[in-house]
Amino acid sequence: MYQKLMDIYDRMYKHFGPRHWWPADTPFEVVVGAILTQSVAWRNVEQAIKNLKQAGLLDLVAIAHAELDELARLIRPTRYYNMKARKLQAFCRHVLENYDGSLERLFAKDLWPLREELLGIYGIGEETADSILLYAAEKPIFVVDAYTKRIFSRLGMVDADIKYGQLQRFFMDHIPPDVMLYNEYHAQIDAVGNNYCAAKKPSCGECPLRPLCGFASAV
DNA sequence: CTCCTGGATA
DNA sequence: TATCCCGGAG
Repeated sequence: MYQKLMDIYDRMYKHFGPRHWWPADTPFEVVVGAILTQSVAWRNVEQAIKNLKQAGLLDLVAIAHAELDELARLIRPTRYYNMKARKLQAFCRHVLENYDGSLERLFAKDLWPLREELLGIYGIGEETADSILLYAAEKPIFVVDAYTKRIFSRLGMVDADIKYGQLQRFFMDHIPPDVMLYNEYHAQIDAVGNNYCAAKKPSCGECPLRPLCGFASAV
């Protein structure tokens, strides 16, 4: 299975090249982006982060003490801005109160205890937690998302209604825990999902995984 | 399951 | 106008 998963990886990488994920200047910016991108296109997140930066609010302590209305106004492009303002503040206050505002101290924890702690913070579910763990804390955990499930179920490798944890275990059982590899693998999956493997009208003709995909053959 | 509730694209 | 986008809480 390792060979097959790496064959898929190689085909994607040759097609798209390096994706340079996560697009952020600092680990804290990764966290902010991970929360803001929930169910929203990344281009909307870029505008919101720009707004926060200009307002001097792309900062853990500043967000912890900010007014929710002001936060919401700045992140408006990311939709669900009232909920996300609460989520950003919940994370920042957690780190401020328990780690003296230091992300490094939070990230010093071991992978799985840290994951459980992140999941306990309001607004952080499995995908957001794993994105923070891999792309900000640089822990070797495989990030799974809707694209991953759709692509690998269409490839015929997993069940269409597989749960998040099961799909994550599928990858981590077969691919050695390497931060750089997990980083690039998920980024490549996103590129396939974003450009070709759409839910309704997939563009199978140009997909680098077409030769391996039973779904593409049927389209 | 519903709610949350912007912006680019075609 | 319809659709989709790097989900999570209640």
